[in-house]
Amino acid sequence: MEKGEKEERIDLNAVAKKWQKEWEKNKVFHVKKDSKKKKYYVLEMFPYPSASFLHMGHVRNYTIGDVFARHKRMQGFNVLYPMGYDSFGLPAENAAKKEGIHPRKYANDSIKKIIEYQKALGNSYDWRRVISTCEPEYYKWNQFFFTKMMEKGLVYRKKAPVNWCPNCESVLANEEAEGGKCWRCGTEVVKKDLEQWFMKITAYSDELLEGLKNLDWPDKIKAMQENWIGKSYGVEINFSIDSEDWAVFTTRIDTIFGVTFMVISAQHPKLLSLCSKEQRKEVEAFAKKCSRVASAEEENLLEKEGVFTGKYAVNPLTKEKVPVYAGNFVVADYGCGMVMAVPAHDQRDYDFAKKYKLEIREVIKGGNIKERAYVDEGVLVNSGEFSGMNSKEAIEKISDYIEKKKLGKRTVNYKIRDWLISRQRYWGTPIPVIYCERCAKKKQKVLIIHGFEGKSNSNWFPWLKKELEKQGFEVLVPDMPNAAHPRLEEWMAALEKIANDFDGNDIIIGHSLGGNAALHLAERKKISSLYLIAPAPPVQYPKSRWDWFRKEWPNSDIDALKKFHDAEVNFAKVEDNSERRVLILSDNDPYIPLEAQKLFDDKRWEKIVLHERGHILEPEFKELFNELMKDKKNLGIVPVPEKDLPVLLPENVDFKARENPLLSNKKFLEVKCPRCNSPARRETDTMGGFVDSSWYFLRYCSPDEKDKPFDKNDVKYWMPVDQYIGGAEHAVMHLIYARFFTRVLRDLGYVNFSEPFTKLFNQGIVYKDGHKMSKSFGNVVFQTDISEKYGIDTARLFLMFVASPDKQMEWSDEGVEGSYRIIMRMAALAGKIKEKSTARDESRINITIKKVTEEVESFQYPKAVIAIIEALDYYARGIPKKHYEELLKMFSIFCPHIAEELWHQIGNSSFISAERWPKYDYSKIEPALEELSKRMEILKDDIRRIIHIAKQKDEKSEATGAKLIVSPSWKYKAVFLAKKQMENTRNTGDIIKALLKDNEISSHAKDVPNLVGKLMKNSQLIIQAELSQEGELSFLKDEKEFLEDELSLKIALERAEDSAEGKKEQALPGKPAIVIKMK
RNA sequence: GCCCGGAUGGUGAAAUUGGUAGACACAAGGGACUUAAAAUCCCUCAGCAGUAAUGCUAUGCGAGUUCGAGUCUCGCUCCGGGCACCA
Repeated sequence: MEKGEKEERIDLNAVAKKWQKEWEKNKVFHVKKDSKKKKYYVLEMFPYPSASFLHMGHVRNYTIGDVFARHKRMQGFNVLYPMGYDSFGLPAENAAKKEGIHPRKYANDSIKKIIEYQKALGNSYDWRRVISTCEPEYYKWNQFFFTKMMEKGLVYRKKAPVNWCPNCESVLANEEAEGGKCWRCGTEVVKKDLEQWFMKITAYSDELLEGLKNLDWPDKIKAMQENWIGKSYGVEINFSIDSEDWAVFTTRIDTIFGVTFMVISAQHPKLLSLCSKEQRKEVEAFAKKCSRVASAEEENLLEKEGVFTGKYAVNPLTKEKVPVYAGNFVVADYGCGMVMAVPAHDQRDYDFAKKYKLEIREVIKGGNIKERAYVDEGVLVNSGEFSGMNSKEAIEKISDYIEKKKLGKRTVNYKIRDWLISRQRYWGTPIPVIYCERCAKKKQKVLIIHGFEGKSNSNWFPWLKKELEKQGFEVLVPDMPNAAHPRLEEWMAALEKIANDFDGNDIIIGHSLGGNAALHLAERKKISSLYLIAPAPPVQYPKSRWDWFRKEWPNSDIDALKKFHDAEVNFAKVEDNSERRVLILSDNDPYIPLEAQKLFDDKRWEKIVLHERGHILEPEFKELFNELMKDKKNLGIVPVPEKDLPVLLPENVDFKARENPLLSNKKFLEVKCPRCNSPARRETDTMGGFVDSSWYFLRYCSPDEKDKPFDKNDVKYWMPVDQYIGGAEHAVMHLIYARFFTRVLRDLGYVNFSEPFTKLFNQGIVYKDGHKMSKSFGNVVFQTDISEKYGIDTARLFLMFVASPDKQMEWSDEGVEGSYRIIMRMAALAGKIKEKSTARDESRINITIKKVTEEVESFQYPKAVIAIIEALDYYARGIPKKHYEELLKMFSIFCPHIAEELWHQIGNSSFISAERWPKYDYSKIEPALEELSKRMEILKDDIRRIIHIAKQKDEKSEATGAKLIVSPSWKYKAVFLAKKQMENTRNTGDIIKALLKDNEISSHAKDVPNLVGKLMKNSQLIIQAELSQEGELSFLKDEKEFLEDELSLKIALERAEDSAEGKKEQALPGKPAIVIKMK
């Protein structure tokens, strides 16, 4: 058997190995930046290399991406498709503990194995770009970004109640404590009060929320992020307790007349200062009891409880006094940590009120408050002047009233908390910080330089000095020499002396001409922040302006001022020396025009324009004070200077200890303070793995960069990721962190976009025996199990074909056979190449290209494969070479190895993987031919059925021939017209009338009602495309031979008009009448 | 409790704007080829009744809108995912 021989010759495994080698040798998938080509960045979430094998779940994930990448590459895009490893993290460390293997060895061995398996998948990665996050070349930049963020105040250390996983012996981020359990090991999480490092993701809450709107992401993920950010609009309103204002936040200000008590969180920091002497003991005991509640689970099961604080609060609208309770169900760090309780309209308050027998007062109509709280909106009652309004209106009106009376203000609150990044583990990026006790005692210095003819005790200087000293700063406000006849050298000499011991933590403020002096000082000194308040810009003024100054100040030494002022400033140097630069101007300053700000680079200077503050000479200057508070630092926390990065993770540590292994390495621990050189201690916390994965997609753009995290131009070309592919489990972790990190890098000037991932695709999970395929459940089917038997192409095809990539799928071993058959059919087709192509062939290939292209583009892979299978069916009798090549190209994205093999087998020497994706020609698609092709199946069925019936009458008889009588010409017209009519009406009479208007049809008037009746009853008979008798006849002529062959029957064709058979009346367009000859 | 998805043959699943429900496969059964097996090819395959043509019933349940509903509306049931005392 010819076919059989050929099939046996194809060893899919050998084919796969052969082409993987060839691709590598010929660098088929290497990409580089090419500004002439349009880029496309396809990325799969990089794996955590803990498992040293791949199962079908993995294979599916990677194949989904590879199919897409191959498609885009063949479409002519310059495709970046990289792979890397998220190699820091606990499993490696745990393996070290259990098996005594060093985490580095464990990680690297795993990576090696995974790469081997991944390469066997035949994915089109550019393998030169592999990154691994546990390498110093990578994590150095985590540390670098960390210190940059510290400078910006985006990283901070704080003592807070945090989630602690006793099994991992480390803290977890909020996002990682899933349902009160550790996301990695499932252990019940415990609350602990610890000093930890946070990244200020809350500074971007609103932007992260707004950004979602423009993302082409699954709605589900967007909704999850939205919920996680949890923005709610409401009112913050002050209740007076002992004539002190206590704010509460509410989204239901319309229920304020129903407040019957207040509840303050048992964890509220000011709880004890609130409660009365008599109740203090009880409250204290209650707070203690609440803090003992360790696990999240317990907390959820807990009943609402509270104790009276002994105090009463005054409702600002009703002036009514209500009792204040301490409660266990109020979250301390959301809103104000205290709530106004409206038991009638909030279920939690209701439960509490029932338990402590507090009043439940209905203020919204519509519910039955005897049974339960009515939480929906409705019409207000018992609400003074607001009674009768509906909730929406009342919320607006009451809010207006409150703001007008200054009782509170509209506010927005978020659920999202800052991102806890520190972990008390070894295997992560060391946090580049050193604790110095000596530096901790030092004070941060602030130097204030007054202006022309100024004095140290004028303006806001004394006020600011006092305020800053309260905050622990050391403030210097010198009187400058000869302030009325300033000479730059003289001022600078004095200032240099004063600022002699300034370092990178100190702050310089210059007002007016003092701003110029501040600039000159900042040219020479490294400082933290530089403030210029209404400064004279160092620019050459025209003579007229100086003349004006002379006129304005007839008794002043304008010449000295001019000389001082005109001295040139090296801005680059200033900007280099300072971490932060702030310019504050007033929009009606008589001396300093607003245009002055144009001199300062927008990106490098923060600019604040005040309204009508003149030359800013007032005695108090709150805006400046507030800005300065952002610069407040704990000087005992010393960031490792850039030149000392990376802080290398020491190899030699003791993994046996229960605490962080890093504590066991004294050399790592004991260091000199980089600032004062005295003995200091190194931070032993490391960064959680999500820091690594927050920017890895940028590193792929220039993976070998030594002196920077990445090359800006490379990133500009490749980013953002056009198509990101990964599991939905990272919806509120990785995906939100990466979006945050990208924004931070944008604000630090490293990238010029905000969203890292334009499109996101979530693949479904692979199940087997009703469970997610996983090692722990023991239901894994390994990549090798399938590839050894059928070759990897078969596994790929099956995974892409059997279920939509976004849906979960059930693995079935049997199903694989079917995919293998498809590959074999594609291979067999290579032996059926014919010379000429017919119109029908053309129509078929074009419709196939159209379908496959569209379906692949929208990740409807099964439908794309089906289109290919349909083409295989169609071309079973022979395929023109060009069509075979095009079909093979489309097939190649699913089964690249065998496609490559067949491509060469039919005489090509290029790589099909690098070929161009076929384009379809819409004009060659003939709906009539496609319609008739579809109907051929029905025709065959009909013939078989009629023979079957005939045999029933006489069992010994045999069918010898069939006559197909093609429908009379007029019926084609009639059916088509009827179809058009039916789009508008379903009234049989109207359709018949419309048809009879046609001359040709009306000459068969008596047959028309019957025909229309048939069509109405059986819509299968309606032809979608416009057919003609000639068309159908010639189609059947083409088909005749095959039909005869298939049915073992002689076939004759005739027109109804020429036929003598009575059956001819049954013929319809696309459905010839059938007459069978029996013997 | 709240927010998202789902529910279609023995199985995985398809069904543009409402217009032939079950495409394409898997499994099962029958047949051809073969000494035999494998492979391949062909046929049958939602259910019920019937030799058949055909008829009736069918897209979780119950209503509704429509000439026409898997698709739209309302009310339920069950399953999956997420959040969880966020005022």
